[in-house]
Amino acid sequence: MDLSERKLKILQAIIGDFIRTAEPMGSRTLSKKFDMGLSPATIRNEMSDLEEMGYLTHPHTSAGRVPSDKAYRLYVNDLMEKRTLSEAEKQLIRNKLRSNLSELEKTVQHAARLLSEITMLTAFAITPSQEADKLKGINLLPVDERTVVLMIVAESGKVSNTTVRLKDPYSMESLELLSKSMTYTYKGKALSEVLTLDIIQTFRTDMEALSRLAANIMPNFLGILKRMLDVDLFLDGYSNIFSFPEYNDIDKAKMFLELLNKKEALTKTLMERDDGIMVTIGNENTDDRMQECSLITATYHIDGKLLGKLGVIGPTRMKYDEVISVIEYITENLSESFRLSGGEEQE
Amino acid sequence: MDLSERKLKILQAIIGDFIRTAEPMGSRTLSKKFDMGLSPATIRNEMSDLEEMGYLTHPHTSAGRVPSDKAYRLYVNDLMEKRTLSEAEKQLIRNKLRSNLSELEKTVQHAARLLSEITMLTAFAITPSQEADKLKGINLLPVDERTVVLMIVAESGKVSNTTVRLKDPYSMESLELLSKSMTYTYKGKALSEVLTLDIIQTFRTDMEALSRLAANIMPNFLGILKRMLDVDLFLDGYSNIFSFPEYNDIDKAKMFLELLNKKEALTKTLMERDDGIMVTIGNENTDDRMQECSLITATYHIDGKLLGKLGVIGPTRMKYDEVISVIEYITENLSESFRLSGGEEQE
DNA sequence: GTTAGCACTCACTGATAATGAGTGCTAACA
DNA sequence: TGTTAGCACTCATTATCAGTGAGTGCTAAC
Repeated sequence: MDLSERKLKILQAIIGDFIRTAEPMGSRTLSKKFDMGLSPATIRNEMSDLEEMGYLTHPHTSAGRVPSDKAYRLYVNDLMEKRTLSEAEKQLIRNKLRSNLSELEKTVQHAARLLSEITMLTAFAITPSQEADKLKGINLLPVDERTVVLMIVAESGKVSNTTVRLKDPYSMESLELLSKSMTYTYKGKALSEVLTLDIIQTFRTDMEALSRLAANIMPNFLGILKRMLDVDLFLDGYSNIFSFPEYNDIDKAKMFLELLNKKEALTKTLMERDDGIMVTIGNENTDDRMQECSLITATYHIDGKLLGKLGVIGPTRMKYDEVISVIEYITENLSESFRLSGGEEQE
Repeated sequence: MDLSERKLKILQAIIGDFIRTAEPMGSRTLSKKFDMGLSPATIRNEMSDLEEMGYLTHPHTSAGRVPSDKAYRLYVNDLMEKRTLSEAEKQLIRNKLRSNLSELEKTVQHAARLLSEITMLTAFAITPSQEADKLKGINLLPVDERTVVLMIVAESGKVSNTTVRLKDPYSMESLELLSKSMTYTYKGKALSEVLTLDIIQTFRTDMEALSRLAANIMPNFLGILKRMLDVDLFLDGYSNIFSFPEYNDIDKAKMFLELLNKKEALTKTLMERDDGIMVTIGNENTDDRMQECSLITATYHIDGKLLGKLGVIGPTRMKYDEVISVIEYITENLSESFRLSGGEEQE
């Protein structure tokens, strides 16, 4: 059976109304609310067809019809009109993202918060995986006689550092020498690669003073590398789900929040997603616990290379058009701000 | 009226039982469960006295008695026996805190997570306020011809940096000169103080090349200072509250989670708390929305100076003895790891 | 001072009935 | 042949009501 013009109209009406009200719609209500010159009985027949085709369900015999995941998919792909954001909304997004450029993590965290505030959903963001990033330089800077700062610069421009307190005092010469020889040894190697190396093997020196210093520094060096490889996950707007009647059931709310609490699993799920805007609806999600949720994610870029993800999670009944527009605009802006990163355009 | 030995015993029984089961206790049950050679009627009389004194309440006429906030306070101050952690628990805490020393934020975040996992409550931690911290040095390091790293070292040992991409190429000399003169100008000043200065006024130079470079750097400099002054708040274990029957009411759960979502307010509340272990029970909290919660916080130290806070929030009915022990042990260990910070004792 | 007895309270449970929005089916209509 | 009106039926929801049981408060006896 084909989706006639009329069927599409009816389906669209049901989906649109359900997204707003969360109430199953009956034939009578539909015929009154959307004046399309058809009697409830006719609509009933059409609805019955639509149900047979898998676009509608009803929770029980005497309830109205509710869109299925398949219907949402159709809606997202074909029926939905793309929302354009108002100038005020755009302004808001631009301002909030501009104001805090200096550090990747903070900016991404802010983006997640912003997204959750605008969409009223639970939002999350992950920083890019730095797997492929390579070491560019290793600096050791004197702070005081027993303290040095170890700073690692990656090719992507990411800089990480830690303060190291040493057991013994050091000389400026050995410090300089160590940083030079570390750079020499590890420059151009991928961060992940260095971590797998046996440091003692790859980095050895005959000078006693130097090797003592190195013994102090090396654990920190590895620690930083590990940290740089970490993908950070930021979540915001937990309590937003309570504004959805589908989560008035305490057990569902609990399940949802527990899902969000499994940060490792969530990070993994996000990292595996396709690039660009990706929408998965209800049963399209592989995770069991997400069968009643929709997930919308998008990709942002850093210097056109490294990819991070940003998105929302909510009930399958969500305002796909609005949410998608907002996510799109935010990721665009986020990529944009990272392009002129370092803040040269800050006021 | 005075609290006789017998009254104390009864009260303790009720509190102890209620903390475990969340069920109001009746006189009959108490007399059966805790064999203290008294009939229900006698206990009833004692309970009635205790209620008059404000230690017990009734949810309704025909329900058992429930401890009041005042009772919990008495319990925490006098009745409760301090739990000592098992060696296994201690081991767990030590290991988890040891493994990730390199960065303040991450360590604190881990501590919050650990605390929530052990106590099964919602835990939070804030990094110390750096208000009083002073600038020690400002370094500018060349990365490539248009990129430099701006690094700020504070007296506390905290190091922060950002990558700056410049509009124009720079010379090594001007870079060095700028970093020296910035250090000269701002060294010894409090971070917060520098932020209030009119940078253009305090930092001026006659050299054209230098002032152009400075114009690029300064906004980043201020950005970093701002960030260093930020107090980070980490929260963990949101969904733990669902294991408490008192939050089976969806509205209460919502309220609670919304309270946690107000991060600024929460940070402020935490920062204002006294040092050391501090327990506020129910109506002892000033915040309206926390009248049914208890808050336990403790202070950790960084190098014996800067103070951060760590704690849990949960229903007034909580296992004060256990929670307090855990918090104590974690803050102790946290302070400890920051004392030998930099990781020289890492394996 | 302690206890037994008794009337009373009140949340909770389960059964029953009324309500109403909705469906499916059939037969009549254009 | 597509559309519509009519009607019986379904079922979640709500209200009502009685029964149950854990608990209290009070009084009088021990």
